[in-house]
Amino acid sequence: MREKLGKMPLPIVERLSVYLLTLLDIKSEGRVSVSSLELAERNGFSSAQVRKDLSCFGTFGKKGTGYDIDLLIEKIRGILGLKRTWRLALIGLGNLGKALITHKGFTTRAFEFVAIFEKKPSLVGKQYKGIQIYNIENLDKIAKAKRIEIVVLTIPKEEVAGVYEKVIVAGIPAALNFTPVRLLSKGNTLVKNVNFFQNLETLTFYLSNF
Amino acid sequence: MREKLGKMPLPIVERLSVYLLTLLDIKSEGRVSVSSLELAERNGFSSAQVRKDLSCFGTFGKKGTGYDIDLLIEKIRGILGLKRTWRLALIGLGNLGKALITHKGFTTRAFEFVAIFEKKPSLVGKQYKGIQIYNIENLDKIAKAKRIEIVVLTIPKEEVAGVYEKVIVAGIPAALNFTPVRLLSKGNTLVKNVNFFQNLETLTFYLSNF
DNA sequence: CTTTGTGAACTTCTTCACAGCT
DNA sequence: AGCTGTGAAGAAGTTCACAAAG
Repeated sequence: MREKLGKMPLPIVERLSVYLLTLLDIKSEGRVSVSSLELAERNGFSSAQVRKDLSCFGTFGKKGTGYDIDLLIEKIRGILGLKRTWRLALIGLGNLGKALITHKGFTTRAFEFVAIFEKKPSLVGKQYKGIQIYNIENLDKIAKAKRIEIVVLTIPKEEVAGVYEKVIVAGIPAALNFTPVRLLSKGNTLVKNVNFFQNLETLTFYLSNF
Repeated sequence: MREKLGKMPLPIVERLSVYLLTLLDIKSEGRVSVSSLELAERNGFSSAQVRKDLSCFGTFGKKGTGYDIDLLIEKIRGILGLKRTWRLALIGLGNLGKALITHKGFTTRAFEFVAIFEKKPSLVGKQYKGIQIYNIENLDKIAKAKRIEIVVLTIPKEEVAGVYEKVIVAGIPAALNFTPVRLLSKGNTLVKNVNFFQNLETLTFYLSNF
């Protein structure tokens, strides 16, 4: 069993998230155990990969039987830090921001929006879906008061640099970046970039070259 | 120089997309050439990586000077298949679907929505932002008539399996999947999964383990 | 002097294959 | 017999380091 969780390779962590989704799915079918082979085939991995990934965190399986679904769900939720609710703030209440705020997935999972930041003066001081809208200039103060852990960036290209600087100064632990500007982790802020166009372009690359 | 574009590793293709964005950015600053080192540092890669990636597709640089920005932009656009417009269809006109349809990035890039499919009978036959809304039952017929190349899936969990089956039967070349159900490429359809929660969960994993 | 392009070295990730438990 | 956990082997991806070119 591998140590040093903080240095765990990203591919393994990403697959853990996939396993969790699959386990919840299988559980909803009323099943109680599952083999590494099934977990693998449902997701296009190899069974050895599934076993090796899980073995990084402990020995959860039973030889001859496979993995107890409830147990494994709880273990993975623990590993991924999903046994508590995470406090998010949306920065940028455009169409995408609104879609994310109203997305059911956040609430049914372990994520809760506790604040919205928006530049447009007419929105500041109001609420959207019951969440208070603040001026981005107060990010530092509000982040501390509201104990914001992750900011979700859905602002236009032009505003990204300035806003990211404020996020770093505020010392917010993490950012999920939906803008088309790629950000690098800096200071104490861990960044994850989500780029639709990059995804589309990998598709057009492979479509073009077959 | 490496051959077999269709077998090019995904990480390289993804970085190409990043280089393109960076080049457009640098170009907008009025510059005409750039070194592999700068391209690397702006994105958190190594300069050797940049050079090796680009060398898979040809020799575009000038020793001592670096890369001509305009030339490299055109080369990468060519490699990624972005010299023409791609015909997209949205399946599922919920909040996320609407946000994507109105997202400026699609039109300013090489992507165009030519159809919308929606289950809700009250919407079928109408238009949204000038794009015709169709019944999903007609996917096969409309896909052919409209020459749809990529479908963007923004439907609820429950509908994914059924809709994906129709996409495969229609032989649509690619799907960008925003649903929480992971899909595997099948038939002639290439799938790219986009999962916000997976991204959030990688953040919570690292936040939890430091 | 600067910077590319690229084999060789290295590191990381994945699969193989099998001992060992149920 | 069925399936896990894992060391060893193999594949893939990254960096090193330097000859060659402007």
